[in-house]
Amino acid sequence: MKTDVHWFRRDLRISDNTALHAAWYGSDRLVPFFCWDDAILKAPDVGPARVAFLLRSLESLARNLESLGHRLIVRHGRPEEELVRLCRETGAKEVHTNRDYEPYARERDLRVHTALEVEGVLLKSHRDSVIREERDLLSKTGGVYTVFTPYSRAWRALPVPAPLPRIGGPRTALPADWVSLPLPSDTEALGHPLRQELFPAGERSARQALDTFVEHRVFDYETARNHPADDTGTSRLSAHLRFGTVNIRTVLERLSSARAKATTPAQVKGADVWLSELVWREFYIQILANHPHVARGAFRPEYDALQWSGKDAWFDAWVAGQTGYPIVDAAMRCLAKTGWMHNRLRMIVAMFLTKDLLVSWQRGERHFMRALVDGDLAANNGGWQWSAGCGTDAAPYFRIFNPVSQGEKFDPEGTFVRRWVPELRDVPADRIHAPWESPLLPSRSGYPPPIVDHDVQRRRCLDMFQAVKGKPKAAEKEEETE
DNA sequence: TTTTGAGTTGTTCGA
DNA sequence: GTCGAACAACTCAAA
Repeated sequence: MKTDVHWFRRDLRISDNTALHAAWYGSDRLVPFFCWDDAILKAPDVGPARVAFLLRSLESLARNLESLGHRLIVRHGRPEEELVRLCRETGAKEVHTNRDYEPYARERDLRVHTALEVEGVLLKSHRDSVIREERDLLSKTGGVYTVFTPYSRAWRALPVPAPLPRIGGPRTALPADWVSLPLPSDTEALGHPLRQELFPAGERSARQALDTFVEHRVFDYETARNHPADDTGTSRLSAHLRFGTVNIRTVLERLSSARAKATTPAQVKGADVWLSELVWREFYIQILANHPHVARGAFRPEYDALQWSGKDAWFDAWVAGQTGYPIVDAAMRCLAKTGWMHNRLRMIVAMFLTKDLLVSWQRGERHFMRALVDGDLAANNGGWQWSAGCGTDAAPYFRIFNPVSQGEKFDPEGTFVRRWVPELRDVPADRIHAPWESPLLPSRSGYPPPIVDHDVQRRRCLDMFQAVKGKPKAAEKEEETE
């Protein structure tokens, strides 16, 4: 009897799962395995929203496996040690897993591969979480793409594989006495009992979010996606794609059948714009895989020399949603409360932190990773570097969002602001994004005046960038690295 | 090899 | 109020 292990990591689902599929049909007995790596809770960039989402998704995964007559085996410890132990116990000679492209994951998988090899066990990794891996698309000169538009053209020129069929059928059950440890409780993992589910987790929620979006909303995505007050204007699939509670193949198949039903050019456009967002996801995964230094610094190293002069108190006010700029504060309070933020708002608050408050994009990046339920190194880092103007294909440094006009443009009625900044409840729409100009705002409302002046800070920001441009950096750089 | 065209998401200024 | 230009040149991708 051949026994295979499937090692779950960022693929917490039973449907359309490449490695699980391979293990299921390649063996007589399957051991579904998850390693609760203690590093998860100790990692500085992991926060409660993501831990909660992970726990809920694992519970859902365990239930779904039970419906297939299977049991998720959970162990706690270092993956290279636990997998060796598990393979000895079960007699497994193959471990299947889906590839993860982050620097930490690559290192870990190399350690696991080596440890298993000593035992005579093969670690087989599969492509699953992306359609195109980091060397799949190369420009005519043989290099990897660093500009989105040509990357996107190349991406779209190739076919997209269909989802895998459901797994099923009779299987040899696992012995009941094989140890599976309980997952940490909410109190252990989060330091407090979870009062409410912030973001619906698990495979079924992912499927519901996908269905709702492609059936009802993708057609007006092009405009709806820019309005944060519209709760269903975006897909809300980010955390599901991060943890693999849905596969990108499944998403693209549903998108493609929705697009086929479009009846107006605007509807086709909506579907295409959303596809473009999914291609952006793979673009940044590819950038991180090919240029891992972005995790530590600017994609263009000359921008590591920027002199960020923002005050700590400004950063604290940004985190707390107390900057005096309503659209920024509403967005930051929403993030703190729900673990999620609308994409348009991510750009606005990122621009504001870097270019108005003159605080390093890396501090914002770290805060987002801790706060976001969908915090993903590749996408988050790419987004922050884009906003700061130091990344691939970045916004020109002089493109600085005006927090007032952005608010007026994308939250014209102030609906979103009022939802999260109740102090401004009674300010009329035409003043809500610049309430300091409103005679109607009583000073005792408690809402702070702006902590900085946008026009002043904008000029300081341009000066800051001016200072690093055109200067020879070689001498400075050598000093820094020593 | 050289040349050419283009580049997510904007804002401000002055006519 | 509306419109076009400037912002600042630089790098990438493709022919």
